[in-house]
Amino acid sequence: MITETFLLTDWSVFDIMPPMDKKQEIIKSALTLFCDKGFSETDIDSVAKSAGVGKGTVYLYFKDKKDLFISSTTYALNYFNNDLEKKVGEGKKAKERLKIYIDHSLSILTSNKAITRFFITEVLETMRRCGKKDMVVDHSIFLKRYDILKKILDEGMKNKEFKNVNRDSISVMILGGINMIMTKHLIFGNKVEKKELLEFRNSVLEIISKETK
Amino acid sequence: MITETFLLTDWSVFDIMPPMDKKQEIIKSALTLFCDKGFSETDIDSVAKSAGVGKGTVYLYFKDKKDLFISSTTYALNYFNNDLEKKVGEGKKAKERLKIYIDHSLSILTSNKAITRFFITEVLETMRRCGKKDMVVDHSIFLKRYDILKKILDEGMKNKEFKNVNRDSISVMILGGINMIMTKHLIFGNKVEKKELLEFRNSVLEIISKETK
Amino acid sequence: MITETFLLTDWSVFDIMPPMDKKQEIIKSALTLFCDKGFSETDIDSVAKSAGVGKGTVYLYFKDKKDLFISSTTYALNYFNNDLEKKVGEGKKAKERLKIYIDHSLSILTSNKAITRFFITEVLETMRRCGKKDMVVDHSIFLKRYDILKKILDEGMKNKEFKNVNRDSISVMILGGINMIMTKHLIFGNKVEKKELLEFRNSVLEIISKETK
Amino acid sequence: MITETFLLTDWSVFDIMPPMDKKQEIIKSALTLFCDKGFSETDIDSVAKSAGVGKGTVYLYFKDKKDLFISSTTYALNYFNNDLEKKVGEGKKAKERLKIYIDHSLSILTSNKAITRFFITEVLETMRRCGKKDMVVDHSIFLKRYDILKKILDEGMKNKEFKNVNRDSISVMILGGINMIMTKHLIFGNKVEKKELLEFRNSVLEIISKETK
DNA sequence: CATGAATGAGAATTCATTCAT
DNA sequence: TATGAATGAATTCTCATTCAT
Repeated sequence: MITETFLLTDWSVFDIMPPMDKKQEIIKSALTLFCDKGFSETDIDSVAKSAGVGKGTVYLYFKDKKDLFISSTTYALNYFNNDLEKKVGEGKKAKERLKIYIDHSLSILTSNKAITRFFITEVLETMRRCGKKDMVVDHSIFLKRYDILKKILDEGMKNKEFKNVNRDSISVMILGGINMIMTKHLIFGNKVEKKELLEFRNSVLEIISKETK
Repeated sequence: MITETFLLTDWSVFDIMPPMDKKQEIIKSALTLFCDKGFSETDIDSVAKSAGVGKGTVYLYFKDKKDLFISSTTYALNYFNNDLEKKVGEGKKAKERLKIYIDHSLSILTSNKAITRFFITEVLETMRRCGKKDMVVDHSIFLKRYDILKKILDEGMKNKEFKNVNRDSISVMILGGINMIMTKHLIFGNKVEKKELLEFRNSVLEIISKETK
Repeated sequence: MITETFLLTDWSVFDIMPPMDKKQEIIKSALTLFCDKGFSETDIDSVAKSAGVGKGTVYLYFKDKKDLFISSTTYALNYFNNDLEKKVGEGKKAKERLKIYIDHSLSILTSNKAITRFFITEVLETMRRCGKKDMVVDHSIFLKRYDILKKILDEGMKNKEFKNVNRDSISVMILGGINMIMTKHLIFGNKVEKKELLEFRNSVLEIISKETK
Repeated sequence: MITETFLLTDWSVFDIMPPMDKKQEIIKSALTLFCDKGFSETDIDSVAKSAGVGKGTVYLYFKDKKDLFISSTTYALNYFNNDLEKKVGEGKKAKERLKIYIDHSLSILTSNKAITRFFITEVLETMRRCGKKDMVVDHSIFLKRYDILKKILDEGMKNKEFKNVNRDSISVMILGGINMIMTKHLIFGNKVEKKELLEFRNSVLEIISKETK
């Protein structure tokens, strides 16, 4: 049941988000810029301008630059996690769910470099920069993607769809593999070959699937 | 032949490097600080002081801060790659080499958080920050770790030690898994459990080894 | 007739003022904050909040921050001057009036540092800041305390209660002495010793009293 | 021995100070501007420009604006105190010394409003602003003028030049009187009448002198 | 080669004031 | 009247980079 179709979701995400109020508008602009230029090289003035508000308005909603960063990051990760969970939920069996999980995660690659980079590095920066002093970050956001994956694996093993594998190691390899593919593309900037993504996903499925030989 | 021993290399690396000349000294200091505080939050003055030279001297050897960053990063990555290659070369058979490869890579975790973070994020930052304008980075450094791994896999498959797997997908999963474990520890800052590392390595070996029993 | 009693008036003043309308409420809050933190470090938002009104409301009653400052200052000084005059009026003879004058003035010390500081410096600041451009301050407020004192001295000299002294110089010394005692306590923040205040007042009375014994 | 001459020292002080190095230059400019506009309304950029140095240079010598303020103030007060002490030392007898003390102190009035105001208010501001957190101010500077005065009084009483008075109260009155005269002139900005200064000084001498009737 | 004093462009942050409701 | 969201001018402070010695 290894298919050749690869679901590509459109992730030009920050524009999808509904522009409800000024705060949302600022978060959207902040995300775009933080993605594009990183924390240090993004200045509040640009965020404000891009959001179409005054510089002072940013400080009306966020204590300081760090706060803006954490808030944006948290917002985006929640957004993605929820999306992922919803999509995965549409799969009927574990194997299909895992397929969706991988495809959906990798589809970030088709949006733009900035978002890819954001997912890989900026999130870590969040932790470092903010885990330090006065900021508290909700670590659970970062575990969410793990949890979704582990649940699929557990289910698949119970259903005898999957081999009996070390759930933790395998999930680390799957999630890590996804990240690594993104990293590679980020670094080398070459076109994303559907073939590579397919091979990866199929390899994963092959590895854990009970050989229905 | 799945062993329970896990080779832990000491990676208090930057001090190992032989302090040959002033340039080396500056690179060493730069690495330590970039690891610790990231690019933006590291200032040239600290680097100079820590290296025991004048601020102006830094500019004698490096065009600007970016140049210092690239040079240090490149230096460190080469250093690690060479080390990894040498260590791996000591393994007799593919399976043993793969074991060494994984153990050695993960042993970075036992040195310190800063170095781990450096390996995961800073390298990507290098690309972004420097791929932009005037700087050219030698991408091959980042491929080196791949190449070493792929060579092992190819060899193992030729020797019939390993199953016939998709080499690219598997290497992405292994390297990605290693990174992911490091990332997890970086984010949650919990103690590194030898057990987890062992399980990961053994899972990998199990997956690609021919005799599943 | 040099007594050992020292009249201590309670100067937790700004709360005594009757909270008639919103404008009064704002003045009261402004005074408290200007006293406590000075002009520059007091922000309109705090004043509004502390007065229980909206920020815009402040601008309904006062042209700008300067105006608020002048108005509050003027209000407070008038308030104190009137109080002083009333109290002094209760004395029967010049010597007693002088005693009341000094005691009452010094009793500000027993209220709190902020008010003391206000009386010594902020008033001068008012002049400087406002004598500049668009604001006109009624200087007569500052002369009032002088006038009250001089009247007592004149009366005392006419009555032969006091020696024939240079009225201007003596009043400068008395008023200046009072200020200086306050200043000292402000700077060194030590407890106000009743003894010191008594000695000062008695010295003054001794100097100008006819019967030195 | 009440003379009609009044010694007027030239206090265009900040220009007298020898322009030794950049730090001195900055202190001089800072003093002039702080005097003129107060702490809050003086901005570092102006100080730098007026001192003929770059903005960054100010921060090379002073931790921050507060530090610059304290340093300048301390410098100026020491400067004045030393000058006063030297001048007073030239007087042969207590009465003459006291005369010099008063004349010299009041001669600040002949310089300019800014310096006068500085002596009266800014010093207090120093205390408030800086006695707060991280700054330590040497209170002894503020006691110096008292000490010089008290020493004169003690000496005079021992010599039987002066009556036996309450030294503390009298010194408070003298110093306070001097300040009050300055304050008055500061507020009303009228011309300084030599007559007034003379009367004040002579009144003081009269009060404490043994009637050599 | 080495140095570190000097610089000023640039960034974060504050807050008086306005104005639509 | 009363409000408080929105604003941007103004200010403090940092730090990469230069250059005279």
